[in-house]
Amino acid sequence: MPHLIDEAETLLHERGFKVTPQRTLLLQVLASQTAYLDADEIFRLAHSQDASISLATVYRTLKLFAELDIIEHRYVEPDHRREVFRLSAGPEQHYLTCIRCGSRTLIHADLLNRMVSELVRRKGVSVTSACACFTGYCPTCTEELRQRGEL
Amino acid sequence: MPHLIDEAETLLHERGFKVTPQRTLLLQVLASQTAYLDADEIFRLAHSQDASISLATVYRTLKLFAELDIIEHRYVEPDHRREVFRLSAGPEQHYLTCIRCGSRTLIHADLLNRMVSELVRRKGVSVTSACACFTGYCPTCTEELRQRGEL
DNA sequence: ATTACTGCAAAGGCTTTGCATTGTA
DNA sequence: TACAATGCAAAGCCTTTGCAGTAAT
Repeated sequence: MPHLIDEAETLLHERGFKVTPQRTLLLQVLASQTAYLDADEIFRLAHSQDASISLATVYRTLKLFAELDIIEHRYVEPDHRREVFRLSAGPEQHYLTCIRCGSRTLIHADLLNRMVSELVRRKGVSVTSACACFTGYCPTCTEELRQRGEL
Repeated sequence: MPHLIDEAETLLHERGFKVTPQRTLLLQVLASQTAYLDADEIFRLAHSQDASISLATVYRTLKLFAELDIIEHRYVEPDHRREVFRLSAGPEQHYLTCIRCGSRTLIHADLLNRMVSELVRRKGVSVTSACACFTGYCPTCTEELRQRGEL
């Protein structure tokens, strides 16, 4: 999505930040993926294009992008070891991680959104971001375990 | 809840683990709180009772307790910096953390449970644990910001 | 010409681990 | 008496930061 890259660069410029080759590269890397990537994955993808980029720059740039709402940053793994990032485009994605096979099942946004709406209505709060990570068994493993009577 | 402590100690014994003074102390500390505590808070509470206990033991014991389902371990802070722990008793608690005043608003379990039920029904998955951390504004801050037209 | 940005390396914060010692069963 | 559990200190992992040099505007 070159469109998102342009928008982001314009935003950087407007806010007085410089549009450096590193920032452009990181935007390209982010735009090339739809999944959430962790800092190291982003670093490696960027590094394969420009071996001089440093991990520190990746972290600093991701932090800046997050502050400017250019990217979302969340935790999706059950152990929450590392943060993951994705260009802000479309609804946030939430997953159930299978503790048997490790697969991730995408949870449709409307389920969470409905919950958030009700939360807002009932409690009078406002929600700017939601991090929901579910752990359990994916459909396949659930089915298998059920047939074996282990669930 | 001395009852829970006894149960936990029996479980340790049954599974071939030793019931040490440190483990008993940590059970007491956990039983004395209803909120989620991080490892350091637990260490400090334990340390005030027995200055010889080490942080390493706290971490090792918490890990063991979690494996035995004696405690829940989750992340509740928006930055997910540290894990928090609580005796397994009653439904998991989820919070919205206010980015203005830092307060935590408890989210009733039924809201999340309903979402999980629908998730299970729609996707055919099974859910063993859910980590939901919401970030936004608490009821008070939401109200204030609304009156100022800033929301 | 400014002043922000970068790379490097070191440090920070939380958690885990190796090892010799202690103590439960 | 065995062998698990502990305390200590060091290491691990992810992330942040100080600093001197570099480059965008």
